[in-house]
Amino acid sequence: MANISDEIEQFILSIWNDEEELKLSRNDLAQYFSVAPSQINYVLATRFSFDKGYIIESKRGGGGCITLVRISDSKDEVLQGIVQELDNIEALTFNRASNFVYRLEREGIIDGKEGDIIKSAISDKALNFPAHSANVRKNVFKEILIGLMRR
Amino acid sequence: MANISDEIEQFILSIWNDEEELKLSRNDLAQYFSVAPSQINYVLATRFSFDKGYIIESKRGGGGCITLVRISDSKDEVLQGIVQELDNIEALTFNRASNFVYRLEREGIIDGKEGDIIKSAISDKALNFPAHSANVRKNVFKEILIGLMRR
DNA sequence: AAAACTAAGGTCAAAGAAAGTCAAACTTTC
DNA sequence: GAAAGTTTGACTTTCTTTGACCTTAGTTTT
Repeated sequence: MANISDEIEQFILSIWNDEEELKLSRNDLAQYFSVAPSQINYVLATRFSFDKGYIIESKRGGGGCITLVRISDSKDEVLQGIVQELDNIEALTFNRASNFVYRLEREGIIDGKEGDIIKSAISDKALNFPAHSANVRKNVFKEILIGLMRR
Repeated sequence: MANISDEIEQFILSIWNDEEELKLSRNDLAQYFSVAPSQINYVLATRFSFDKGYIIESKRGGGGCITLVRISDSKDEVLQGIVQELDNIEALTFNRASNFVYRLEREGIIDGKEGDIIKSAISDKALNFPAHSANVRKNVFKEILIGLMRR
């Protein structure tokens, strides 16, 4: 473990107890390890990526900070499965998306109202740029799923 | 919550019971938190905006004060009001959309999970076409609202 | 009654305090 | 020696805080 990125990763893991979330100060961390602040971004991007089971949120400005969230894999197998599916395609039709939504409802991950919100969000009408919409739809749907993992 | 603006916001909410209105003294508040009086304006402008469902009234001079009013419209009025607002603008920033979502939550039209779904749907990340995204965002959000009217 | 004084609140721009991006340089690994 | 991974720094964006100056409304003085 010669490189600092690994050390920072270990440090973060060591101070992170069982809580779902961990709040970090990018500047403090960088100073603590005497590295450029942007190195913290590198560590987060490579060690705490979504694929590795984390969600990264942040706020800028005075009092800003970075929040790391652990995705608990137990209840999120379905969500992860669909996200993976989305990663394997370039575009997503409304029809196929609706099937996913139906499945989420059946599995009890969302209720009818939530399903309706999602279907509105990715409807052809909402994404009224025919050219790109199937692509945008994929991203919108994926972000919704990722957001749902936080709950 | 390291920044004072958030603390002031929480303080205001904590002293504001079920009344429709709350009267504040800008100077007293500023002194209580040891900040510049204009910071109170900042807190009000960012945390108690019209988009979030508040009206700010004030009176200057001797005995002057600031009055905060919670707008309490019916569900349909709130939704239609926002839709109308959307029709009047070409683009919608994530920030402004979040304020609308905040209001929908406060009025009990949606709950926290539903709010999160909406915010995911219209996040910059979801709409990852910088060029058109603010426009698409408006449409996505509008469709969600229209969908909500059906319930 | 007009003028001067005092006591509010308003505006706006600059400074400060975070975090983000991206590409170049450096290091390791294969 | 090329590819992959790491480190650094310059520049950007977002949000907050401060302060100098402005406006308005009562109150007192002349």
